[in-house]
Amino acid sequence: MASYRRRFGWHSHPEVDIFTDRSESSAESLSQAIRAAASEEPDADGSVLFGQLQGSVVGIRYYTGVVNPGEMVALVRQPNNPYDRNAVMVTNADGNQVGHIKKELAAAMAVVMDSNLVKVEGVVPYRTNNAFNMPVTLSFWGTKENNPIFKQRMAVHGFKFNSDVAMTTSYGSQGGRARLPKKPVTTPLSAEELKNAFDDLFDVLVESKDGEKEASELVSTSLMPHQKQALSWMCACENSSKLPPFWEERGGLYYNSLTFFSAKERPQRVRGGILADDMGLGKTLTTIALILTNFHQGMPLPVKRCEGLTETAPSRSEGRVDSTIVGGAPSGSRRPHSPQVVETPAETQEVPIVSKDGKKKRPSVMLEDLDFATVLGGPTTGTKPKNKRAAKRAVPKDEDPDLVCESTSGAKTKNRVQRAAKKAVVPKEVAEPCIKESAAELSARATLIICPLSVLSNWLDQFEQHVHADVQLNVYLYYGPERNRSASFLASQDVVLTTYNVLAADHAVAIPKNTSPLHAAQWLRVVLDEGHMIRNPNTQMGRAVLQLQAQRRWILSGTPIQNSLKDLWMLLAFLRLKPFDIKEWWNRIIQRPVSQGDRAGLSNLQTIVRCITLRRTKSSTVDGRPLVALPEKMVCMEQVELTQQERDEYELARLEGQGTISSYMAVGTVLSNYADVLAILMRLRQHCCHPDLLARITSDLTGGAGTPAELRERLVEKLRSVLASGFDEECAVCLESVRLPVITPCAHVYCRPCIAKVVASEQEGARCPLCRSPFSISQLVEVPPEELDGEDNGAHGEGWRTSSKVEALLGNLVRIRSEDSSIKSLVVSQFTRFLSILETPLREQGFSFVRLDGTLSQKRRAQVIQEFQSSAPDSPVVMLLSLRAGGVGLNLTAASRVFLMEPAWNPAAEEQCIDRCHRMGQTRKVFVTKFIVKDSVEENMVKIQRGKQDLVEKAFGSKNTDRKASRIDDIRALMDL
DNA sequence: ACCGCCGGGTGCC
DNA sequence: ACCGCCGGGTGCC
Repeated sequence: MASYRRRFGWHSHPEVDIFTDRSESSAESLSQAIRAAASEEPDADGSVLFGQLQGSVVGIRYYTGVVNPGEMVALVRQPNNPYDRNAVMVTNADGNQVGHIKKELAAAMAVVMDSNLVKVEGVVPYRTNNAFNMPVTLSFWGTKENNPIFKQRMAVHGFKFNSDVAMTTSYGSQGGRARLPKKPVTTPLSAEELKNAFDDLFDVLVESKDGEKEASELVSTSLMPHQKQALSWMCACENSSKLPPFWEERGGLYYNSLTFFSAKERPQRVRGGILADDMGLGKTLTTIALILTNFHQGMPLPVKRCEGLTETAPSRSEGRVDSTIVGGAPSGSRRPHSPQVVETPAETQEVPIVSKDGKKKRPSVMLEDLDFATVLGGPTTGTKPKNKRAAKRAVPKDEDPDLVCESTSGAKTKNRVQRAAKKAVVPKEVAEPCIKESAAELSARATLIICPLSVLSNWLDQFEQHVHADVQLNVYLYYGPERNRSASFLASQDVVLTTYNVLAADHAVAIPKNTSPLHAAQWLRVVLDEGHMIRNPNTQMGRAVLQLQAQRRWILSGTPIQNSLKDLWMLLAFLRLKPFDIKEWWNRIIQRPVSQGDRAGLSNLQTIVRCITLRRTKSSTVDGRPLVALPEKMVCMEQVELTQQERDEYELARLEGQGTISSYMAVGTVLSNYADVLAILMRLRQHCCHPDLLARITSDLTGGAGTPAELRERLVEKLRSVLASGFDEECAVCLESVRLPVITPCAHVYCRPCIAKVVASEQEGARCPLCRSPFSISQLVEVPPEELDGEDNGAHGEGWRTSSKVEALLGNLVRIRSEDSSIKSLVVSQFTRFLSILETPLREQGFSFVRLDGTLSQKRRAQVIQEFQSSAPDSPVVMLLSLRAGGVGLNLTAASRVFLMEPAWNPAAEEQCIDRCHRMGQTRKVFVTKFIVKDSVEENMVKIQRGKQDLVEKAFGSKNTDRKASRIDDIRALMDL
C-alpha cells in the first residue's frame, strides 16, 4: 500500500487538497488540480484499451458540475480525501466537479491508478432522472504489458472484464458517443504521414486573412499590408465574442462538439492567439501597433501627447530612450514633462459621434478634429501653421485637471479633441459583436511583454522607433535589482517589459507566502515573445507564465512547435483555450488520437491551430506580391593570397601538423588526441588571418606531466581554443550545441549535465564517450566564466603588423568609403583577438567603428547597437562583430556590407550573422564578402561546410558512430590527407 | 431515494 | 425484547 501511494501517477496530486476550498472558487482550483495532476502523465501514446466498465457517479447533488448524456468526464484521484483515501473525483469538461466514483469501484481504481497501470477515461452514456447519482462508462487504457496485472488487481476487487472485447489498439475518434471499442473508420495515418502532417501543422496555415486595419496614428511607422492584416486579425481576436473552436450555440446552450459538453454559460473565449509569422515580418511592430490601437472597446490607447516635441518627432534622439531604458527607477518610465499635453484622439474613422447633448455629430466635425490630431502626430508634418491652429483650439483650463499641464506660455490648456474622444464610445467593429467588458476589466491598462534577454533592447528600440516622439507612452523596463515591485505601479503603466528569467525568479521567491508583483497585477494583455521558449509547464518559467492574470494573451513565435505536439499544449494552456488547457482533455482529444494516427484527431488539431494562429512566411504573398521584398543579397568569396613570408610560415605549420595527424591516423588514435588535432587546425586557421593570433597558443599539448595546476591550466586553454574554433559546438551525448561546456582530460568537450549523466550511468570508472579514456568528474575543467569571451584588448600599439587578410579587408573598406561614405559594414570574426588587431588599422585609416562581442553588458550592447544603427553623419560606419556575440534577433540593418573574415565551421552561424542586416528594414542591396585564403585549410573548410549542409538535409538517423567516422573524414579532408 | 441503511420505539391480535 | 416489526430520519467520498 505504502509503496504504490508513493508513486503517484498523474491522477494523484497529493499537494492539492481540494477540501480546503470547497466553495465558489473551487472550479478554478479544480482545473488547476487536474492540470497539475495531468501534467505528470507520461506520454499518452502507445496505450491500448484494456476494457470498459459501467460505474456510477455518486454524490452529484453536492456539486455544481453538470454533465449531459454523451459527455466526457475526467477521473481524478483524491488520495487526501478525509473520508476515503481511495476517492476518485469526477469532473466535467469544464473542470467542475460532478461527484465521486462509488466507493467499491473507487477502491479498485485507486489501486490501478496509483500504481500507474492505467489511465482512466469516463463518458456519461445516457440520461437518468436520478438526482443523486449518474452512470458512467469507464475506459481503462495502458500499455500492453500491464494488461494482465491490471485485470488481476481489478478481479481482486470483484471487477471482471470480458477479455475478447477488451483488446483493441485503436483509439478512434469517437469521443464520448461510443461506448464500445470501434473499428477505425479510416486507416490510420502512417508514421511518415503523421510526421509530415505535424511538420506542416503551422506551415499549411500560411494564409492571408482578408481585412486590413490601420494602426492608431500614435504609431509613427506605416504598416505594410501584411502587418495591417495581422493587426486586423489581432484586434478581431481580442474584441470579438466569437466562440472558441468546437463550440457552438444550440438553443441557448453552448455545446462543444468534441467533448459533447454543453453549458448555459458562454465558454470563456480566448482573447488572443499565436502570431507565428516568420522572423522579420514585423511581429514586434504589429504588437506595438496592437497595444496602441486596441485598448478597451476597440479604442486606441489613451495617452498624452506633448505637442512641443512634434517638430523633432521623426529623429530618434538618444535622449528619449533613456527615459524608458532605465530599469528600476520609479520615475524612469515617465518622460520629462513637456509643454502642452493633449490626450490622443480616439477615433480615426468615420463613426457617428454622439455628443453630450445627444445630438449626432456629423463625421465632418470629427474630421476637423482628426485633421488636427493628424497634425499632432504626423511624422513629417509638424508644421507651424497647423500647430498654431491647434493652440487656438485650446479650451479654458478649469475642466479636467488630469489632462492639464503647463504649456509653453505657462497657461493651463486642454485640448478639446479629448472631449470628442471621450464621448466617442461607439464601438468600432460594428459587424463583429463586440464583447462586453465589466468595470473591473475596463480598469486594466497595462500590457506585459515577456521576452528573452537578448531581445529586450530590441523591444525598447522598436517602441522608440515606431511610436511618435510626442506620445507619452509609459514603457517600464522591469529588470535589474532596482526594479519597482509595486503591482499597482506596474499596472498603471502602458507597457511593462521584462524577461522570462525575471518573471520566473520573482515568482519562485514569492511563491510560498505571497504573489509576485507581476502576478498580482491585473494585466490588460500579456505577450510572450519567442513564446516557444516555454515548453514545459512544470518549469519555474512555465508555471510563472501560466499563472499570470490577464484579459488578453498573445504568443509571438517564429517557430511555435519545436519538437513535438506536446510543445503545443503549453501554448494552448497559456491561451486558456477551453477545454484543452487541461491536459487531461488535450491528451484524450488530441494527443493520443493524433499520435495513434487518427485522422479525425489530426483534423481537430488542425482546426484548433487554425483558429488561433496567424502565420505568414517570407514567401507568402499579399495580392500576389511578396510580403516583404527584401533587397537583393550578393554573396561572394574573395580569395586572399598570402605573402611569401606568410606562405612559408603556413606551410611549415601544415607539414608539421600533417605529420602529427597522420601518425595518429596510422595507429587509430585520432579521436583520443582530438585536442591536438583541433589545436593544429586552429593554428593553421590563425595563420590564415594574422600571425599575432598565434602568440598565445604555445602550450605543447602532448607535453609531459606537470603539476595538477599546470594540467588544469592547459585544459582551460584547450577548452578555450576548442570553443573559439567553433568546431566542437555539438555535444556528443545530446548531439546538440554544448551548454555549460566542460572538457575532459582527453580534451573532449561536453555539456556538464550530459557528461554527469554518463558518469552516473557507468558503474565504476567513467570513460569518455568519444575515446573511452577513463576520467573522473573531479577532473572535468570548465572555463572560468569571466574568461569566456575575455580577450586582451589589443595593446598592439607599436609592434603592430599587418596581414594579407587585413589588407584585403581594408582595401574593401576604403574603396566603399570612397564610393559612398554612408555605407556601413559589419566585420565578422570568430576570433575576438582578430577584431582587436583590426582596430589599429581602422583607427589609422580614420574609420569610426564600434565593437560588439560577448563581453558587453546588456546595457552597453544596446548602446553600441543604437550608436551603429543611427543615421547621424558622425555615427560609426564599421561594426566589429564577434560571430558568437548576441543571439538571433539582433537588428543591424544600418549595415549593408558584411565581411566574414574567415569561414566558420557552422554555416548557419554565418547565415545568422548575415541575416542581422539582411532583414526587414534593410533598404539597400546587401553585399557579403567571405575572405578565403587560397590553398589553405580555409578552402577545405568551405568544402566541408557544403558537405554538412547536404548532410543535414538527408540525415535524420545518423548514429554516433557515423558521426565519429565523419569527423575523421573531415579532419582528413581538412589536412589534405 | 417510489430505494437501502440506521437506530429508536415498541411489542399478541 | 440478547428478538422481529414499524416508521421516521437520512443519504458521496
